[in-house]
Amino acid sequence: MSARQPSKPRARRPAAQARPYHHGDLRRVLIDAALQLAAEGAEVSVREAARRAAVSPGAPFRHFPNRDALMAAAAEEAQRRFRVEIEAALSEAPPAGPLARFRAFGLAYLRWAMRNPAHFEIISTGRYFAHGSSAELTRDNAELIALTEGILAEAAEQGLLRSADLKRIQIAGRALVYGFARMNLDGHFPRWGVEEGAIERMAEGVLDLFIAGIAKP
Amino acid sequence: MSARQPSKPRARRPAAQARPYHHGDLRRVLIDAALQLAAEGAEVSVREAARRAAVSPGAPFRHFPNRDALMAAAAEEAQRRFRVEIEAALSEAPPAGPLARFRAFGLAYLRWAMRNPAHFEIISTGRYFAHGSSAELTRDNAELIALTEGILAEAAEQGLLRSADLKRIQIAGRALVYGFARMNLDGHFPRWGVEEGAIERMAEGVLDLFIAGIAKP
DNA sequence: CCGAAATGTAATCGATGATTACATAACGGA
DNA sequence: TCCGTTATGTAATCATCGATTACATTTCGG
Repeated sequence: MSARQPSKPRARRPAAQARPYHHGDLRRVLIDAALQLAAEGAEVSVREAARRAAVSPGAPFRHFPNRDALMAAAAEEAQRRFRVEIEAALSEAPPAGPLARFRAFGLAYLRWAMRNPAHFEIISTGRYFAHGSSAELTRDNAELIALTEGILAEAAEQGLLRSADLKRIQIAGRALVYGFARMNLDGHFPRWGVEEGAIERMAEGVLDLFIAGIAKP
Repeated sequence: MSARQPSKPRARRPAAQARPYHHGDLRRVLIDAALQLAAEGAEVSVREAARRAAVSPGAPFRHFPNRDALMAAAAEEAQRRFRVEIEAALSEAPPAGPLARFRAFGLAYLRWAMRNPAHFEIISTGRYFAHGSSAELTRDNAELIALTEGILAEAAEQGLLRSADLKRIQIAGRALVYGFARMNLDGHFPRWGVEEGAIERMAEGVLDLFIAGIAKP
């Protein structure tokens, strides 16, 4: 069984063949498989992704030079979905001032992070592929950061903040939101009651506390 | 070469043998090797740890049932060092009120996390061994959390806090400190200038901002 | 219509976690 | 002191994984 009959002159494109030799869009399917594996909490291996795409173990390397590249591509896709959701939430929210916008941003951020923990992990950790492996990811991330920091800068310009040290407030805001997301991700919330949604309500509370802490009385 | 000469009656204990057949304290050496590998940013593999201990690839499995157990033991050791340093910092600090103690705690925490990033990662992430793999680690961690939350509870009892929602403040405090540590760990601080110590000073600033935000005016 | 480029397959390699059978040292009771 | 039980390390082996190479098949443009 070293090869299927080498000289079988079958009709080209045999109409409804089980699976054509060429896959169609293997690259995309591999990325989706990688994201799905991550979401299931499983190890993401190139072979397993290939297995899910019903393709040989070497096939993925036609589309990605190595495992890192596959992970980076998966991270880019996850990041894209992340951004879409956050920007949607921001555009839906009424422009009720910078601090309200910061709250809306933080809430959308945390909600997505808590509902897609494995994807958030891939995006934020930079431990799944070589650093700087994806310029797109780096750029997207920078834009998200600029977005938050811009919101807080706006608040400062409008004289809404108590402290004059804007940089410090920006870092603290990012650390608070990121830290909350990571605490959830890293299992620091002990199954907070059976009640689902308790964590999201706590996220709101923490955001409100932060805003009350930095806002001018 | 199926076996070495089976019946070589060599002298018992050949005086000043290069390395005795038994290692002495292989378990400890393996844990140290694992921590050192992590600190070097390398993958921690059982084989590499064995290699550093100059021992066969199967030897570690006499001391740890599997890789997870080795990682868990390494995490316990790292956590022990972490606690020692934090408790030292707290006992050295004058008991100048709960908020000052919170500051001292947060600073010691962040300093250690920033100077031992790989070890902090192993401790905090729970992604390097099966969850609940180490009861000691879980207990130690719970005690550290209780320590911080106790400090803030004390502040609340003494009427030092602006908000009455203690739980919210405790979570926010933990999220802020943890988030700052993780941001550093996950490469969210773009090599903040050449100047070393800039991050630690920013850590102080963020802690002060938080305390100012929750303290009664 | 045909040849070059793209894409998938098969075979193979080195490293790793893990298990098993075996060898050797250490320890403790008779 | 001797001997056997136990602890500990070695050697050999396996399955899985990332990666590379040679080869097969399909697709597409001139």
